[in-house]
Amino acid sequence: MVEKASDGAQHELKVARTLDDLAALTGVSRATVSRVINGGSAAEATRRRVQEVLARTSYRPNAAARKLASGRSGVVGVVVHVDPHLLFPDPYFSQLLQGITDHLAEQGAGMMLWLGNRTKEQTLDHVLGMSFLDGVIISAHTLEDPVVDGLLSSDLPTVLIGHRRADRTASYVDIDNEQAADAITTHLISIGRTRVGHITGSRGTVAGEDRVTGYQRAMHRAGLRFDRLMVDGDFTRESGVTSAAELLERGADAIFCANDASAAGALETIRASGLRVPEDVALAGFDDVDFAVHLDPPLTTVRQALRQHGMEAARALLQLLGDPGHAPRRVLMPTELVIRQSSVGGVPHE
Amino acid sequence: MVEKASDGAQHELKVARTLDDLAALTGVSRATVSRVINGGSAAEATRRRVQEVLARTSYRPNAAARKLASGRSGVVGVVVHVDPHLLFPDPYFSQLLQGITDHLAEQGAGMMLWLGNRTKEQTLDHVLGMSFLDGVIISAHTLEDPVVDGLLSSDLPTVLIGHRRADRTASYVDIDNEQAADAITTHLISIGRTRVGHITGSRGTVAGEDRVTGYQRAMHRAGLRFDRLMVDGDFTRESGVTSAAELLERGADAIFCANDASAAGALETIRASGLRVPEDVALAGFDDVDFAVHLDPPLTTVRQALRQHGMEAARALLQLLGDPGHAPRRVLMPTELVIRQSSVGGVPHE
DNA sequence: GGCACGATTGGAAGCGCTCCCAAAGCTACG
DNA sequence: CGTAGCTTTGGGAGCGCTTCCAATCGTGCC
Repeated sequence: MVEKASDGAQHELKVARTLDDLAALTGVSRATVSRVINGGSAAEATRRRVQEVLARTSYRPNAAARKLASGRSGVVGVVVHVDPHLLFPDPYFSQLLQGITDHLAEQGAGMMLWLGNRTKEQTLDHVLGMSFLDGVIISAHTLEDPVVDGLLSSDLPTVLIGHRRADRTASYVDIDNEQAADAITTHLISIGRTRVGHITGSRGTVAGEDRVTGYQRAMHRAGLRFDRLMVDGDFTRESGVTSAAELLERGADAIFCANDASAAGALETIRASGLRVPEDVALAGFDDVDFAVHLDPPLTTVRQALRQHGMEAARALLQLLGDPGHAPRRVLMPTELVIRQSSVGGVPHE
Repeated sequence: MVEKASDGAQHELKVARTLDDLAALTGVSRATVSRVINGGSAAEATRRRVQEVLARTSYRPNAAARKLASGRSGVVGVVVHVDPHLLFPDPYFSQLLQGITDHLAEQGAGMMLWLGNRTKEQTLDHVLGMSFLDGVIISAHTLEDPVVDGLLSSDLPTVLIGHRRADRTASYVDIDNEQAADAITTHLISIGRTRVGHITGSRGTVAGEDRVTGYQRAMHRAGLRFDRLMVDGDFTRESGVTSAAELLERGADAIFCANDASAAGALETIRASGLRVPEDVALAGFDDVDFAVHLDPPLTTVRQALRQHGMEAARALLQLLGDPGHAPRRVLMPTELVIRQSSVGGVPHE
């Protein structure tokens, strides 16, 4: 712990619980001690004396009092409104959360976490009621989200993940889903496929809708029809399994799935019907989660560095807190088209 | 100040930020408003009047001020000092965390989370510095853990998960690892196996060591030798793969693995060497995580209801907070021997 | 009608900290 | 040696809430 009691009362182990204790111990005023602790101006000699006492006293400032007096606490909220039962096994969220926790921990910031244990209204209420928070990061995926609305209309600094909104002055970290979906669809077209199907993500989610738009744009530009080549999915493997069956029936020679999980499902179905990937049906996913490269054949997909997204969101929020008047931080993360054997067969890429 | 004059003004949407705002709006004192909010005594008429204002005013008490004045915040800390990269995919921790978040959310308590992003010393420091907390739950697995020590010697109410210690007056939720390991080993012996091997968990962890002890106790009681039948593992699938190879070489006719993940690894190895489970080698795990029943053959294992552990820990902590003077809460959760085809072949159990 | 006693209520003192502001101390210069 | 212009320091007023305590109000009873 702290120094051993050796010579005199001076070096005894004191417990200083408050600034006043410290003031008494050092002989300066509480205000001065506070200044030393917070890096305010103080004479070098004073500073040293206070710091020496600080060192052998195991004093910890009271965070609640700090927050009350200064408005800052060093704690941010993180809202990932997804049922915990789905959240933990999902590489998307866990990578995001890793990035957030990594950056926050590195910066010494605390974190309060809200998962989808309750309704969105309850969550919102709880978050707003938790006045310890300096700000919040929310991973929002649906187009309409009361938590996002509530947070944005509160005075709590907020950073959105995956919920870019042109019409708002919100800070966010997101990717250009539309462009990326366009790119991967165009890739499938460029290798000679004309009946490129799309298994969508959950309708009503930002990512789901934007990827649909990107897909349609690419098809349209190539002069290809797609009205009978889209099947609604919901980002799950299961939806990939069933939707792929439908697309095969309609003669698809390539399938772009809204994420890797549904692509894995689609792959199963294609295999089961005796077709080869990519010879008969080329396949592509989205996200490039861990398992994408381990599929057989490895999956062509769009890489978004999810851990980076999380870190970037945390960074954006901390910057926002450091400089409140500042304009919203809007970060558009790059994506990368990762071409593997599920679309270009022979050539071992990557 | 006294009541509002006109009836019209009465029903305007006011924003009351502080108790004083409310006091002004209702015409009673701040103290009375506080009493109404916190369920103190107040005349029925007063109570109604205040509550009516409360309803149309969207007032939220300031949590920092509350904590400072009363010492209570309704926020507890949860420490799961595991690298996030390992934590999220691991069913053990995610189920535990689910249980904790479920119960806390249900009880309206907030949660701050610390994962293994930093060193244990840093984590401890950070948790103790976070004086918002009313208490903390820590999932501790190693025999020696500075975070546990630090927490227990602080005055922060603490509940341990998986770290039963007879020599301390700590609250905990745990299982009897030794007894359960004994039981499952005895089961393997009872089906006629005499060379029962054990792939241990990480040495130095409470669960790992206690399961070793239980295994040895059972073997010893049956008059069987085990000195060449134990191989150190570390709870991973990989350690199961390699350790099993070694045990097969030494002629094991059954293997008890310290957890299901390493059992899955062991199963692979056994299969790869052309042996049958359970005919040639009976296999058992520990935990009964999701995938245990889906292995081929389904895995004999020890079920511990991990979600329940989490909920129980949360409950214990909240009780402790509600009644501080109370003796430590010590909860020993039941385990259940789940016998499936990996040990008893033909009979389809479960 | 007066009084004792319990139910309500308001005043005020903190909780531990930050930060403004003015007092004090110091330097250097005329 | 006085003073302007620094830097350093302490006093004190909050931040928004809880809670003790005493004042006030009402009630029932003699």
